Amino acid sequence: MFFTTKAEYGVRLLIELGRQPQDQPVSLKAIADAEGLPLAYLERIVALLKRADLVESKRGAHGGYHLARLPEHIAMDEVVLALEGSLAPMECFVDDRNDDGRVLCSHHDDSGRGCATKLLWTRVQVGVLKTLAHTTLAELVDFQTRQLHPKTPTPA
Amino acid sequence: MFFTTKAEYGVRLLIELGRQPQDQPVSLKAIADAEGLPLAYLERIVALLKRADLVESKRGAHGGYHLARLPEHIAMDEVVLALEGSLAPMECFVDDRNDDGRVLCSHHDDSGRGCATKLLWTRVQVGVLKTLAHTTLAELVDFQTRQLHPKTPTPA
DNA sequence: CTTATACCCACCGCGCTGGTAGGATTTCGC
DNA sequence: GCGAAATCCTACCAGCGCGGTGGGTATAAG
Repeated sequence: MFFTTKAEYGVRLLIELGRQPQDQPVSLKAIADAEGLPLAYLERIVALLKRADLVESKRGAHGGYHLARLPEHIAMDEVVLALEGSLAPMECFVDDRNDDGRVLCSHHDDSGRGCATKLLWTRVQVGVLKTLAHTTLAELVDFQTRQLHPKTPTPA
Repeated sequence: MFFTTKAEYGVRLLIELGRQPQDQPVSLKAIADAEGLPLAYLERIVALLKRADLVESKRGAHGGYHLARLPEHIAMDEVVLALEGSLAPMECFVDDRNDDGRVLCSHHDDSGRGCATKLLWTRVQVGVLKTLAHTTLAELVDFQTRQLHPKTPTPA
């Protein structure tokens, strides 16, 4: 299994926020009900998103969460990275994180012995990060909206 | 973590086989010693590779394993699939395997609710499979050989 | 002051991963 | 034929991370 439910639930949470008007906050309870997810667990997940400056919160009654930016400017690499902690394809890839979320193999002084697989895992990791980076939240919101109301056929 | 050590050890095992002359079998003991891996665990891993027709075995004294094909004709998608069982990015992707190793989301009748993430995970999965399919064992063997003997600089 | 919410932390069962143990079976060299 | 070297098979086990729960505090609206 690639990703845990943290990523799944977190992305669904963001989609839910993206479908709402941005001016007033949405409570976690509302999201949990709408998506059928456990509220207490969502709390911990949304905390990750907040720490990564992807959502903002308003406390107290009638409080809740809203996106920190427009859905068009939220790319999935940032989201998944925030939720999963890192995207290391293998144990030996230690969290020596670069600017683009890439993570490196710690066996660099092994003279290659024992880590010739490095080439393979690195290729996979970079591929995944690219795929994620090219998918925005706006796209996913749009995708779901079209699935629920299939009136307007996909415009290319 | 993307992949488990099964994939790591399995690929290293195949690389080790690819570095040897193909005419006589190599014992697991030799591979375990060369790579510093637990022999008993390797046994279970090589069984997966054999079941997938990636290696062939010869029993008895002076027996061992050898590749079932040339390294150029062993692509990593087949290898990782054999070792990890499947490449589902998320729980809901059930093992309804296609010819190309793709796996589908089981939430197809959810009217989209709860699985708008399907688009995202499918993109990632297809990307990973493509990356793996485009990497052959021969490439990895070559990579390791060049790391150990950096005389011949990379041609191109 | 009450209520609705965000926020925080400690706990817990389960399954899977990585690894071990022991034995059965096949084949080569002598 | 005997023993050694190897594949093969099955059961077992500890540790850990995931998914989930509970309880409690702080904050803001009415």
